[in-house]
Amino acid sequence: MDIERKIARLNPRQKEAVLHTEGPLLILAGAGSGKTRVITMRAAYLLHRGAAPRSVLAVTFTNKAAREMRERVAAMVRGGGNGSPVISTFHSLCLNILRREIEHLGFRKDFTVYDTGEQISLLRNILSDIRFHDKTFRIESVLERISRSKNDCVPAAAMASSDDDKIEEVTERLYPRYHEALRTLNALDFDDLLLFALKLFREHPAVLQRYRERFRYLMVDEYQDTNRVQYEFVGMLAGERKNLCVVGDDDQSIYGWRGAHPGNILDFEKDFPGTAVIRLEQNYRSTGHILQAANAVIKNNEKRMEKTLWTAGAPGPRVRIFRAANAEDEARWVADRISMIRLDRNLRWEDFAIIYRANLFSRPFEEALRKLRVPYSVVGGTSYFENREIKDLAAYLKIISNSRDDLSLLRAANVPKRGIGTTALGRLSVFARERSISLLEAFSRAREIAELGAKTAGSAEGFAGMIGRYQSAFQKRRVMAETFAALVEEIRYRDYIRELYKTPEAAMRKIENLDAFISSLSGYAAEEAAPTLQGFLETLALSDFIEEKEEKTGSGVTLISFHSAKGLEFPVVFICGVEEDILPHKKSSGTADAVEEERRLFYVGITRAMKELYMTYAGHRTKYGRQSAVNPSRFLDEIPDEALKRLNNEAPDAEDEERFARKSLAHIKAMLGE
DNA sequence: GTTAGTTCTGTTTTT
DNA sequence: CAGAACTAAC
Repeated sequence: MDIERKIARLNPRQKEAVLHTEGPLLILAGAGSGKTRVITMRAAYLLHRGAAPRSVLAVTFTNKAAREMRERVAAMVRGGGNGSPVISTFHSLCLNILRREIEHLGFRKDFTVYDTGEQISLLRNILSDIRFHDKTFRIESVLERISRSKNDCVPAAAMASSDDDKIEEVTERLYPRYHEALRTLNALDFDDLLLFALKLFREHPAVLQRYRERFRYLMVDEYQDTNRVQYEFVGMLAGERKNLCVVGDDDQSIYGWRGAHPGNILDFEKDFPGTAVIRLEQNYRSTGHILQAANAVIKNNEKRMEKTLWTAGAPGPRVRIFRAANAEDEARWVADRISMIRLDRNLRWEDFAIIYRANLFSRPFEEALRKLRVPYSVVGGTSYFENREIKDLAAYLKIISNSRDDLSLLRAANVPKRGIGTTALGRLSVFARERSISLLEAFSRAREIAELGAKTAGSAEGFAGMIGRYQSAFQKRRVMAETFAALVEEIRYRDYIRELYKTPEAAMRKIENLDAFISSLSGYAAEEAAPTLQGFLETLALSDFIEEKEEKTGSGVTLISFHSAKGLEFPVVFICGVEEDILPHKKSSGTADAVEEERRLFYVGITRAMKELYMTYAGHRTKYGRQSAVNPSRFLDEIPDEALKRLNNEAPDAEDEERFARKSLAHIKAMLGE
């Protein structure tokens, strides 16, 4: 086993972190400090020292991080293998626990997990149910508030009344009903996965005890992003033993608005007396000037743990700041620059990233890059599951999997149209409610409903019958994909799509998505030891199927938001739209805390760059169809002069430009010479 | 039950 | 300006 040799090659701080195995440990891992290497090695080392693999638990936030860690640990302990440690996201860990234990909390084991879209339609249904016709608020805000209170671990009744009284008031009325509705639907939302797992631990000490005995070594990655529920959950699991190692960087906490509580990492030492604190400050990613800029910017935050990144490497070129006339000029300059640098530095398109505050800023860059025939891929935006065809078909699978899932039934029932409209659905719902039966059962007894026409009733019964047939068909797990394909065929979904989308291209895209969906089921069935429809729906709900980010950042220049860029690195980075009201965002410049989070966002962007960093801003920008003058971001003033170089159309990078010109001339000559 | 206008509103989004 | 969601008329 060469793990010891690997450990010997670490720097002193890293080594210390790997070798500290018992008791609370806080690893403050600066950007690019080899964090992943340390935690994977630490996991491997625990096994090496004789810990049973199933007693080691590492929790991450993203599937991607979990996957990466699993692979790296597996590679390290290869041959020594009697199983691997449990490496999982918070959500899937809790889901797995709940799958086994949720009956303690009065849910059935076949519960469904609702995504945001389903949450919204559920709230809409409730709203119309109680005839709440006030539309001066956005349903999303209510949802945000609900989610927030779940994440903050505050019971519905005792929510802190704050800024927006209107939303507050509506939320207070809606929350209990929403909660009830989920229960009757035998469904949980994302936040419930964590909340219920915590509830389980709190209310059932015997269950908690079992998990405490099992998981003897805990690691939590990205601890700065944990919210209150996650904090409590981890604390409970750690128990008296307190073999808890948390890894994170308070300077990269950028999810405060989603309930993350950076205080968790700041207070860790207080919460766990006797904590060993290890700072990883040596940076292996970026050149000196980039780090100088990063350090200088983040230093302006009050609430943080002092850290200074340093490198043993070269200072590299200075950070270049370009002032553009407007958004189009900015995009054009960036696109030009990318093509030039690629040639000059002999790089691949994949080595470049354009980072911006909001996804909607991608557009001008896409246009400019297209004009120069530069390949690119945009990360983020509408995700695969938000596509109508996926949601429609998932609704079918969900009602097949959980017959109490009225919400999914409601969606599937009339898509494609089969003559069961809103009125019919309303009557069916009333019938179901009067008899306290599920909506699906009401469908199968539709003929008993006097107000329903014979045709409609027949249609409803036929639908219920079909669902019943597929419920048994999906029991044959090895042929689930075939069954699914047969279902899509039976409901003539492809025809429906072709009619719905006028242009053949759009329809084509949708059909491709649909086919990909079917094959993802066969992929799941092939990979899993004991595949079930429910299991497949879970991988969907937790978006845990392989392609995600790797594919997205797969080819060409990467266009990406600050948030999605966290954890990634690129040789050349362009940070764009560095202006007041964008970064910091207008809505975040109110409080000091919010500005600090914006600054961390900027910091995350800066520290993505390995060799070269550019920042751009515009003098004018079109906002909501209106042209207006804008100011450069206050954060730019925080970068020391000796680390930067300012450019604009009148003052281009003289020496670089000249070299580029010569290079491209040579390039053209070479091409002509061929 | 479907469709074409009309109004409204604008971050970020690991699961 | 552009996309979504809602409304009013087929």
